[in-house]
This record gives sequence, structure tokens and C-alpha cells, in this order.
Amino acid sequence: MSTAQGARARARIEVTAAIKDEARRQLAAEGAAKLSLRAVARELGMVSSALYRYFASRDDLLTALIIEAYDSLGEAAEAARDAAADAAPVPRWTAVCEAVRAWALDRPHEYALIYGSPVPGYSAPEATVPAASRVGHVFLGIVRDAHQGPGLAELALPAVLRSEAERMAADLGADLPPEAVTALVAAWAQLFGLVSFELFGQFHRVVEDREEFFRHAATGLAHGVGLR
Amino acid sequence: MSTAQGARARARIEVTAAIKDEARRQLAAEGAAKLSLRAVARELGMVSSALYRYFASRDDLLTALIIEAYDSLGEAAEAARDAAADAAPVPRWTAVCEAVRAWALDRPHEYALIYGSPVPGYSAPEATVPAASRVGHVFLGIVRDAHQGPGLAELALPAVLRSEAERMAADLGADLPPEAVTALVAAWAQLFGLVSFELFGQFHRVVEDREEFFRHAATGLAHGVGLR
DNA sequence: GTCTATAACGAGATAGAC
DNA sequence: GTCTATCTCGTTATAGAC
Repeated sequence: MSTAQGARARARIEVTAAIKDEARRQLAAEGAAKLSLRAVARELGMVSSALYRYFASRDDLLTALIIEAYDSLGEAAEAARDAAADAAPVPRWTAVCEAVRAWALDRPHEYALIYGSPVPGYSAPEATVPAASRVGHVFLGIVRDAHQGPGLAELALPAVLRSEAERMAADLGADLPPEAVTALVAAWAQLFGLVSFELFGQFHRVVEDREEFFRHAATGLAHGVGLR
Repeated sequence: MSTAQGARARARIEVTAAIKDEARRQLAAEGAAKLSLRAVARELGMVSSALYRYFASRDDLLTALIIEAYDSLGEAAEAARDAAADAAPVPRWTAVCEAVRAWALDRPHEYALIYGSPVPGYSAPEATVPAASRVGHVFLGIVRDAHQGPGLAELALPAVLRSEAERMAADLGADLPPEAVTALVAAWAQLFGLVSFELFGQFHRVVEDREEFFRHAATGLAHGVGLR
């Protein structure tokens, strides 16, 4: 029985993966707004109703793709962090930034799915939150590890933001001064501004040597969060 | 005859505006990917073929909407700059940043159209470039005006980026040191990272007091380009 | 229990004849 | 410019194969 169950489970995993692969293909070709369960089923030689054994709805399929994209990016960031485990804080930070950029350049449509315009009529469920926060936590860890060093104290924080900053620090479980957490969240968002501008074409005719430019800007972000 | 021609011209302008208004409505409801000339025509009580007298194609209509969005944002940024003409460089910078954010929060779908994911199958023509560069030039002007002050010299620039930075400075017609131009382009992209994260939901459960957080981050960007 | 296939619904888009 | 016949879509109910 365990063999039969294993075979069934294996088949289920394979079909599920095939559905997501084909869905990703359509994502790249037509965009998330036009992702169609029927088209996915047709391409796989299945009937549309059969897909509902694997995903409860079109939005569920989208959610699965979103979570996988976040996880894939999170893994890439964590791998870069680990590969630079022995480096100084700033090169470790920039290594992760470059991994994020490389991932985005490699999977532009999945990047657009998670960091681009929201899909009309779709609202991401809370289930996406853990995967979405992985990249941020990689940066948080780098700053936390470097906390003993100098530099962090120089970050400013206006009085009106203090309570908000303390809440953010608590929510993130970060044993960091609120100045550092605020700077970190800002740098996190700014990093994706750099990546999005490159990927979405805003650097067209503005920045040519995008790799070097990005490296320089990422270093600036590292300094901005107090790394030295 | 001139009266008839004037009336015709006026009618043409009115119909063109009505088409764009309806298209913007659909943009908000269904997203740019599903913008359809037919649906626009139907909603206006016209027949789809009649629309082609006003826009040569769906992509042409999209281009017109994109240019208008860039221009509207550019005007908002310029107005904020002029309103803060007597302020010091940093508050002038943040005033423009806040105008950009306010514009985006007010017109999220037009913001997504120009700074969000590319529309599948659509490629923006060169005609969009002048409108797209207006916001950047506002920031460039603020930094140029403050150039005589201290601070700019402290900006670093790696040797590999020097020629790229000099080219950027020349392209932008900026009489600024290459360090400043590089920092400016980075800050420009990073600003839109902040706005996009807020607008596209990445700050959900992370940043609550978004207005104050943004104000603080925008000040940080001002310092990053050498303003004091 | 698990899966696939058939058929259908209501809504919307589309192509072409007129 | 209008109408109609024919597509697509998400989704569900149901029946039957393994």
C-alpha cells in the first residue's frame, strides 16, 4: 500500500509541478493578468476541470507561483549570504544585493509578479508573508551581525518616528537600535527601486554600465544602514 | 469656415479626452494588459472602428496615457519644487519627494502604468522619453542649485565608474561632478523603490506610519546626493 | 478515496456577414 | 454601424475509471 500511495503522491507532485511550469510560461508570455486555467490545462492535454484537483481556483495557482518566486529569491539571497560568510559586512551586503539583482535579471517575469504592479482583481493572502520576508531577513541578519561595530550610532531618527521604529524593531524580532531598523527597511525598499528601474526599462539611455552602477549603489545602501 | 473648423477641432479634442478618460477607468479596473479599444468604444457608445480616427492602435492609446501620466507627475514635481523655491536644499528635495509620493497614492493605476511591470507585448516608443525624464530633471536642478555648498565632494566614486559617470553627466547636461550625478541617479531609482513598496503592498504589516517613514527616508536620500 | 472527463452556466470578447 | 454566430473564460455539477 505504501508503494501505491507513494506512486500516487509522486504523480500528484509531478502534475502539480507541470501545472506551475506551464503557468510560469504563460506568465512570461502574456502576463499575470491573463493567466488562464483553461489555457494551462489545454497545453498540458488536460481538461480544465481536472486542474481543480490541484488548485482550488485561478487565484490559488497565482498564489502558489508568488510564494515559489519569493522562496526562490529568498534561497538565492541566503546562498549569497552564506557564500560570503567570511567577508566583511559591506561586501557581504553587496553580495546579497547582487544575488537579488541576478535573480531578477534571470527571471524578469517572476520578479514582476512579486515586485511589479499588483494583479488586477487579485489580493495576496497572508500565506505569502513568510516567503516574502525572507530576503529582508537576510539583510537584517547581516546588519545584526555587524551591530557591535561602530557606525550604527551615527544614524539619525526624528522623534516622531521613534515609536514606529521601536514597533518595527519588535515586529522583526531584531535586537537592533530603532535607528538601524528604520534605515534597514528604507534600504530594503530602495534596493528594489534600483532593480526595478533596471528591469522595467527606466535606465534606458541613462545608465549603460548597469552592473558597476548597481555595485556602487549597493555599497551606498550598505553605508546607509551603518555598515562600514 | 474658420468657425466650423474650430468646432470640429474642439469636438475632436473633446472626444479624444473622453477616450482617454474611459481608457484610464479601464486601466484602473482591469489593468493595462486588458486595455481594449473595443471596450472603450462600447462604453462611450461608439463603434470600435470609429476610435481608429483618434488613435491608430491600442498601443498608441497606451502611449498617450503613459505620456500624460509622466507629464502629470512631472508637473506635480515641478510645482512642489517651485512652491519650495525659498527653502533650503534638503526641504526642497523632500518636498518634491513627497509630491511624487502624493501623486502616486492619488493615481495608483497611472503610477503602475509608468513605474510598474511592463505591459506584455508593448514596448514604449522613444516619444515617451522627454515626459519620463521630467521628474529626474527636477531633482537634478535641486542638486545643481546647491552645488556650491559643501558635501558633494565627500561622495565617493570607484574608478571603474568614472567614465560611465562622466557620460551620464554629459547626457544629462549637468554641470556637476560625476560623483554627484551617479549618486543622483541612484537616489532617483531608490525613491521609486520607496513609493512602489508602499503602493504595491510590500510595507503591509511592516511600516505603519508610512508618511513619517517616507519623510525620513527622503531626507536620507537628500543627504545621499550631498545636500546638507 | 483520488482522479479525469463531460457538460453546462453566465459572462465577456471577437470575426464577419450584412 | 449593426447583428449574429462563435469563440474564450472561471467555475461547478455529475458520472464514471482506477
